[in-house]
Amino acid sequence: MTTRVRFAPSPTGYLHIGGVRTALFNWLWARKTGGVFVLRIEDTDQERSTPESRQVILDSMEWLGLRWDEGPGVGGEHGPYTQMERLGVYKAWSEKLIAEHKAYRCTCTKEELDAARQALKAKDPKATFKYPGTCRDRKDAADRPFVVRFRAPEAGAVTYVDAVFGEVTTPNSAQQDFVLLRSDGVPLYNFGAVVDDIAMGITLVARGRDHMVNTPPQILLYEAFGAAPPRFAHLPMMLAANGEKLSKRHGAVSVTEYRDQGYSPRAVLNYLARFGWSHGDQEVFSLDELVAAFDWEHCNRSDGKFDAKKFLAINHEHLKQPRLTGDVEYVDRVMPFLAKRGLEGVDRERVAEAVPMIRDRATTFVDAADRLDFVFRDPPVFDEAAKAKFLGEASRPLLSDLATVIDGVTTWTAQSIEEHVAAWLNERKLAIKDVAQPARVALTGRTASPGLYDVIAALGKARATARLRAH
RNA sequence: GGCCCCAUCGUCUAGCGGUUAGGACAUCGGCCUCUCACGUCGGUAACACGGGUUCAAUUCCCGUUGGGGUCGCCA
Repeated sequence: MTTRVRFAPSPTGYLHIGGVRTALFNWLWARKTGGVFVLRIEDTDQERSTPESRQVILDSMEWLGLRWDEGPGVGGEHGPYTQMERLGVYKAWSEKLIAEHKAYRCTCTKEELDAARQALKAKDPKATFKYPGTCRDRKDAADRPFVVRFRAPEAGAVTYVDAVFGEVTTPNSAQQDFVLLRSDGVPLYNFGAVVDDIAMGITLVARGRDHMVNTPPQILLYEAFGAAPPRFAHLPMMLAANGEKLSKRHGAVSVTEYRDQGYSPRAVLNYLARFGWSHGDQEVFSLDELVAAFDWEHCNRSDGKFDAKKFLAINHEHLKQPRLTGDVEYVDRVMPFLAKRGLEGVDRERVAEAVPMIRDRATTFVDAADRLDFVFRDPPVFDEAAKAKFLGEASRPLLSDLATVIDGVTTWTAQSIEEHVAAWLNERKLAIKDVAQPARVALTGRTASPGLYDVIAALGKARATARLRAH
């Protein structure tokens, strides 16, 4: 049987980094097993769902390279893949359950229930309100609005074997007659998810541990439908550094933010994959390596804390290694960030030539654009403090002479430039230390830059000498 | 509180009865060096606690403590 997994976000905001991890683990399992990755939009919360959010999620998935085999845009045999377009399905399935007395219509109003819940909480704030089953055996035809409730068993227990956590048993006494369909016919999470997972032939459900509590009632639904439950795999939670639930107030949490900060999509996936999963001592993975190595056995069970520094370090590693970020891709990704700084229409070839000198240094593509800036901007942006310290009367003759030496270089390579400069230094009894910093500031505007000869080579003879003579 | 889950360096983790408890990030120091990086060498740093089981527990079992999830006509 082919593996069929799904990622089912609700379009109520941006794509959260924790959601990406869920999507990734599902995607990896699909790719690894030659299975199918389904994307399903769970937009049944009409209060919060928006088309914009749906688009952001789709775009984020595209950017990450997590392509779906079935779902919005690509279609598939089990569509539609948006829940609000499947209301007829839920209605039919709920009626089947009602006909079999496995579910029933409940005319209790939200107000009544809320009042009862409030009253209970007033007495004991930690008490659990359970629907008392008022409408369980109501015989009169409901002409009032109703919700459909599941007739939950009161005895027994649900046991399943989680791919990550192992055997989990929950007594049915912890369940209650939960709502399947709202009075407006829109399904609630547990019902919509189970109906769709059955209809779409999902064989494994991987999701965050916060959903673990939904698994027993969902399994009860599978049983009510006479369907075999899929495998379940729950992932430990990714918390903020302080142990709180990871949210916007802890820093960047949406995919688009990381994209805009110049992260490599594969570095994002790499960091996320290694969060809660391991493969011996390996920290850095290409996408192919991830697919090949991924398994549920090495998924961790304990929650973890998001580490922005390690994330950055992984990204840095991906930017350094050509095997992880090819030269062409590197240029493709850094160009937009150069444009964002006003350096539009710079020559691709020149960017490609300059990238090698900053590859080891740049931690993000934003950082790379910053380090490349001086190559394309005339004059470069000057650090005033550096200018005051290194440029002036004292350095003028030296830089002027250096410009002359560089004018004499015939073979325009960093190595040849270095040889000419070295000969001049030797002749003048000077040390490179004496000229490097003034020259660096004149050429790049800063005290920190790639190697001096690489800088000169990247600028070209005319611009390098002009910059040296400008001070 | 009910139900469920978890527990190795600051952080992410390896470990699946016998290890000097390993790696990565972070951090501290050395080397390299025209600056900044990169690279490289090394240091500090962990099995929550208490009982069992066993010749032997970080590893298996129980408990304690501590964390987390969830208790909606949200997902």
